[in-house]
Amino acid sequence: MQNIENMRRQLRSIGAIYDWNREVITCLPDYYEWTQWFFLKLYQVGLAYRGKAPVNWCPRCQTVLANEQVLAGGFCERCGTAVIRRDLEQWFFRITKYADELMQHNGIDWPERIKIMQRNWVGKSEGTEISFARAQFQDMSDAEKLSRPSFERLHAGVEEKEIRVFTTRPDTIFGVTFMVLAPEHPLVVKLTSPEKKAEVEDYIARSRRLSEIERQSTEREKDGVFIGAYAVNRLNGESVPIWIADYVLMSYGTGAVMGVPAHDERDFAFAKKYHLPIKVVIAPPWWQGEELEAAYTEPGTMVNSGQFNRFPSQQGIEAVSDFLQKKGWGKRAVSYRLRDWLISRQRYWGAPIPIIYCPKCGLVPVPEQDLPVLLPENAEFKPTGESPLKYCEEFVNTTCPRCSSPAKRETDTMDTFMCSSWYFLRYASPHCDTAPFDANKLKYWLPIDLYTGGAEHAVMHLFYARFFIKALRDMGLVDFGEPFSRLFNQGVIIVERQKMSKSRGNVITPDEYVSELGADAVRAYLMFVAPWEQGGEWDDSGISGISRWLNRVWNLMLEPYELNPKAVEAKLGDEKAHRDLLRITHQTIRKVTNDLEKLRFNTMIAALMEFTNYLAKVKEAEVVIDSAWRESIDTLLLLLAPTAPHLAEELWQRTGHDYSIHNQSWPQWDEELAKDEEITLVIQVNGKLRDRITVPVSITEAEAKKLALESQRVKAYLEGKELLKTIYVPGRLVNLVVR
RNA sequence: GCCGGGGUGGCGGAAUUGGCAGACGCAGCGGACUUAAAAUCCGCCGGAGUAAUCCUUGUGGGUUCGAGUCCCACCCCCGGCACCA
Repeated sequence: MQNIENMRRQLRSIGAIYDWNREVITCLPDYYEWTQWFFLKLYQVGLAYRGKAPVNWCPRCQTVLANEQVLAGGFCERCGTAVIRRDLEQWFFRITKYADELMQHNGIDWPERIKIMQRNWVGKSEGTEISFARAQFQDMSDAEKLSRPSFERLHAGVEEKEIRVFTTRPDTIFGVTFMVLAPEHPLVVKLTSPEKKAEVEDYIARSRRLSEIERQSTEREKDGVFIGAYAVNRLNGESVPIWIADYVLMSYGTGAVMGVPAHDERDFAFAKKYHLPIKVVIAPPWWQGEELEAAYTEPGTMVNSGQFNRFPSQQGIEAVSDFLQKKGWGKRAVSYRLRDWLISRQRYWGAPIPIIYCPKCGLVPVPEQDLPVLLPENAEFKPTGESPLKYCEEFVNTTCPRCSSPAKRETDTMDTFMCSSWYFLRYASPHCDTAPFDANKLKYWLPIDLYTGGAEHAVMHLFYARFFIKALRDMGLVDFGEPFSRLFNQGVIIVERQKMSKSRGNVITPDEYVSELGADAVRAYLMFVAPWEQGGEWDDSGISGISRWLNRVWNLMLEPYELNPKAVEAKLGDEKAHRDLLRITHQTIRKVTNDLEKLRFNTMIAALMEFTNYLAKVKEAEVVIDSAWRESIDTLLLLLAPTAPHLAEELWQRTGHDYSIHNQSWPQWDEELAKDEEITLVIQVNGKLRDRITVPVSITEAEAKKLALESQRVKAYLEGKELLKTIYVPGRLVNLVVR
């Protein structure tokens, strides 16, 4: 709560404007009650389920983590400790049900790279699932084969008569010379021959001991063990040995692959190591029948493939799949890299999962009217490796809502990303106490027009929130499927080669800068140093420039403007000064408005600085009448208000206006007034700049060319040359091509 | 390895998307004011050259009247994914 207070103070100190009435605090019961309510809704429609799976466990945080929260190389997102794999019974959200939709970003304006990251994270690949017969079951009838359950059922009721693999390259099936199962594959135990049993068990034990980082390292040499059994490639009747190897992942596809060493790099390395045959079935364009030095993974022409010889790979993939499908030996299938979202946490912080375990009724959801399930105040934090809730008797012990017999509460809490998956809905009606949100208010406010946040949330918060909203939409709770219509990533500030962040403790607080130079200077400097989406190394050396600029603005407005009487006499007939001032004012409004909409704050401020410098010259010249002057400085203040709200407000009042500048409407520009009267026309000879001339915008092509040829500087370059061509770009240049 | 995004003065960065490279600012240099300093103001500020002029957007090629911008090859930096069959 102190953190929150400190953040509030800092946000206020830099002049950030929020409607504090709408503040929500996700760790308080009046919020997490509704997080739990959503959990129950997801449970009701089967999107929340409890299951046993190998999960990521952080030994330091003493909790499990979702895949998205494990950093590259297998480190905990919060504390950086290497995670390990554990088989645990945990709660999941069925995010995979939305895999296809999460890859689409229809009708939303998001940075391309975020969309790509999300698509890659889902990792859809279309291929074919192929059944290999076990050697002694190859006589199975077609009818029997067709009735086989698909691979979802494979893991539950182990089938011994076949081995299913997933491949994106069915065109290489005649090149299969071995099979590889993941060590955890349920068939391994059943298939292993008695004489290989010890060796196989030893290998399984060894791969279990490996940390996830070691196991997933691509550097490591692939190894494996022959299990003493064979599988039959139904297309050519060949028997191939079955191996286990930990480069095959149980969690992807069917947990088994066909080994095609000639056309897969991993299989190639494996075959070389264990002297397994390498059979070329896709001919590279240059191929003369020689042995391959490395796996050929590109498309080619099918050879040694029976009836499919001479098919190009692409066609072969289709033809082989069709054939397998017709025979009942396989079917087209889609695999995703994405796994279900593991939401259980063994931390105290987080909303308790509202589930009760009753010895009679089994798993019972907490009835809605009993929410919230409160976190106990008196939980003890012990280094036991288990949630503190587990030892909190008064929390754990309860009665079954159905049969009233003594029962136990679930002690896992929810991933905090669950809280952040819907907080923006709560903003629409933050005090609603009968529902998570008021549906009418939601209609008005949502979806969010512009969401800014860091790119590091691409496959975490931003991904979860999209899933969450889609699930709510399908339950009829909201009428839109995308939470954030436009997404903008602000850059990350780097300090001492590390990202500035709370967890790294290298945060440079705005406080000292604010007290020294003022909030406006700090804000403006952050906007000015770099493109907003870029971030960069923190460097305060340029902040003085901003400070000086704001001081110039101050002096410009407060030192009285006086029209020089002599200048009036001499120049009042000179309307040009006024037209110029008006034009530049309107050009500045246009530039600042457009930049602001695109969140290009750095160039917006550059434009404001240029305008300030120009106004200083105007003031020096003392030739424009007072009303024109006033109008221009008012415009500058209005344009400056979002950047330097305090200064703009102060000057607004000191220049005789009423409170508040922040309630004024944004200045509009007039395209006519913003039009240039004169332009600089560039004159090139053979594409090289030779002269510039100032001409009226209305100049015709003929006039421009005439002026170009008359230029003294240009004439020297045309001497004795033949003019071949003249290029005229209106408003830009004349290019004389000579030889 | 694969997929993104980049490489522009001493520095942060501009450049209407193929048309004046270096806007705006920092740092630096020179000057004014001042007893002096700070602050402020004025001027200069990519490189070479006395100059005219030439060179210059990671490197090398190409397309074009014209390339920082488009195409091909390569080098380097950052981010993401990584035994995903």
